[in-house]
Amino acid sequence: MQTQGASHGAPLDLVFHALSDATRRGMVERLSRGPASVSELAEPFAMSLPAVVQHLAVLEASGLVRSDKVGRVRTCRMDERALSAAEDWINERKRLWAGRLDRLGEFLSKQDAATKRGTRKK
Amino acid sequence: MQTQGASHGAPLDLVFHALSDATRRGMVERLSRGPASVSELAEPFAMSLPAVVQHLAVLEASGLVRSDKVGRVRTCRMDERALSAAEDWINERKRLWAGRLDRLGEFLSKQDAATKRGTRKK
DNA sequence: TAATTACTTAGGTCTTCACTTAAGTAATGA
DNA sequence: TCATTACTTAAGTGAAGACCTAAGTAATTA
Repeated sequence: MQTQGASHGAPLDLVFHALSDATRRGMVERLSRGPASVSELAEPFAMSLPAVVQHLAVLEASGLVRSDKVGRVRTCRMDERALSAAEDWINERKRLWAGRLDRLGEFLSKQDAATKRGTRKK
Repeated sequence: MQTQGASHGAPLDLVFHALSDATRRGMVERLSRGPASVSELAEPFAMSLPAVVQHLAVLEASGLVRSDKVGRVRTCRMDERALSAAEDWINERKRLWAGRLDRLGEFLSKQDAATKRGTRKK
């Protein structure tokens, strides 16, 4: 239906959805300072461990975070590529928006004409 | 609890949530090329008009889009500031992630020690 | 003035989300 | 070996999302 253009697997839907929750953004903030275990990640939040692990699953599904387990400890780290994919999409929109001025004059004359018809009835 | 830092009212939750849906991103793509009416915005999607208007409401709540009505036509336009707020947050995480190397050596020695204990039992 | 157009409003449904508690299980430490 | 620690799994709940149809309303056009 629509072009997706995800750079390497994780669609933008998942990345933006992952970032739409403050808890998950908090986790990304923490991980952007360096890797952490699940318990370390959970510590700042007043929430059950399973809840934190569910957030983590969302982050992993989006590609923002990866993790592996050594012994009984799962260590999580950020993968900045998913973040870049989101940023790239945003930048492309801003770039097009910056070029929109080409069409602004055209739009304004339409608006003006419409307004005139609306207020003065020709 | 967490610092929000939204530039002018719309929290990042709303911006990222708005961008997490392909239909809404499609609308933003369209609007980044210039303003459009509700019907113009709805045209590419196989969806009822009310559904489109609900997506629009989400976009407006996030600050990504503004609209005003002249006569019976509502014209929508993008507000790039909300997009910049999202981009800023992403950039800050990437910046910190880039600086994380300071802590990498430290982390690796911990990992190494843990692995040794795990596989060889001291 | 009557039809058409461009939305709006008001329900309703089915799914996904963000949690919870209660049990697990598998590694470690004493 | 036995308790602890560090998660995991399972099941459930209440709220939010993403649609829909049907029925307005207000502005234009014929």
